[in-house]
Amino acid sequence: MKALKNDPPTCTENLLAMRDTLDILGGKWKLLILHYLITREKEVNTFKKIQREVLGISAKVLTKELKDLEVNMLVEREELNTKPKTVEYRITDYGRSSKDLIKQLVYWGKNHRYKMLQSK
Amino acid sequence: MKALKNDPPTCTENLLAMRDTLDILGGKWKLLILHYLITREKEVNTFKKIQREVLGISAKVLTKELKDLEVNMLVEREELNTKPKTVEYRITDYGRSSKDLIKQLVYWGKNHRYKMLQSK
DNA sequence: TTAATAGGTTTCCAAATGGTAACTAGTTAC
DNA sequence: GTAACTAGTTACCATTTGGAAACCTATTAA
Repeated sequence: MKALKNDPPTCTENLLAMRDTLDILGGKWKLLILHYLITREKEVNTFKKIQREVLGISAKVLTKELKDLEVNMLVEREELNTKPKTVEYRITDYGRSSKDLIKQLVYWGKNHRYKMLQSK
Repeated sequence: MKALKNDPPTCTENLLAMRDTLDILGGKWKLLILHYLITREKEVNTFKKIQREVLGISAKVLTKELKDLEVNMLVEREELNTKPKTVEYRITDYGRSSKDLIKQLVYWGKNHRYKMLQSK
């Protein structure tokens, strides 16, 4: 018996992979934060700066999201020797691997808006 | 004053586009259902069939997700003339536009698993 | 001494999400 | 008549998620 192109095992494997991605990058904020850190790579992005510029995020949620991203090696945290103490968050090489995904999300969203305008 | 490549307005626009995408396709089930309907395009996918094969989804949640997908024109619903009545759900042309996004999600998830195995 | 800034933590609360199980309605097979 | 199948709906409940506001520690400036 030869496996078909999209037989159940492959399909399940794909579904599990998608679930992994959604678990790690899903939710309201993570991809927005990654997008922010990627586009502002050349700046020093401190906790307060991120909180000010990723509109609407609270300190509590930002703390949690950054910790999650750090655990998954998508973001690096460094305490700087400043007074008052500041902490810099940087995208990692690995974090940059989400670029294509983010590009697709942005593209799809813009296209969807366009599509919805047309279909009225 | 010339705009930079990733100036704040563009950045916000991208963020909003991403939010739109996540609103429509985000959550635990929608992309899994779309993936299922895309890979099984040549079969007749009824409510019960989908419920059996998208593992773990309940009738209540499946009903809601399919309705949402229908409203956004990603899925088509058709009541067939069978006894007992069956209902077929099909991916639309527009629904197929999520293919690249899904591909990225699958790819990223598989890559992530590989990466995590390596870094131990 | 008081206020302000940075980077959080903690508490309390509300809404969204999702799950189980029971139930409905129409139809058919036994 | 009774059970089974399809396609849901409904009620109830638990978990997750996220938000607001107060609080904490350290440091500096007025």
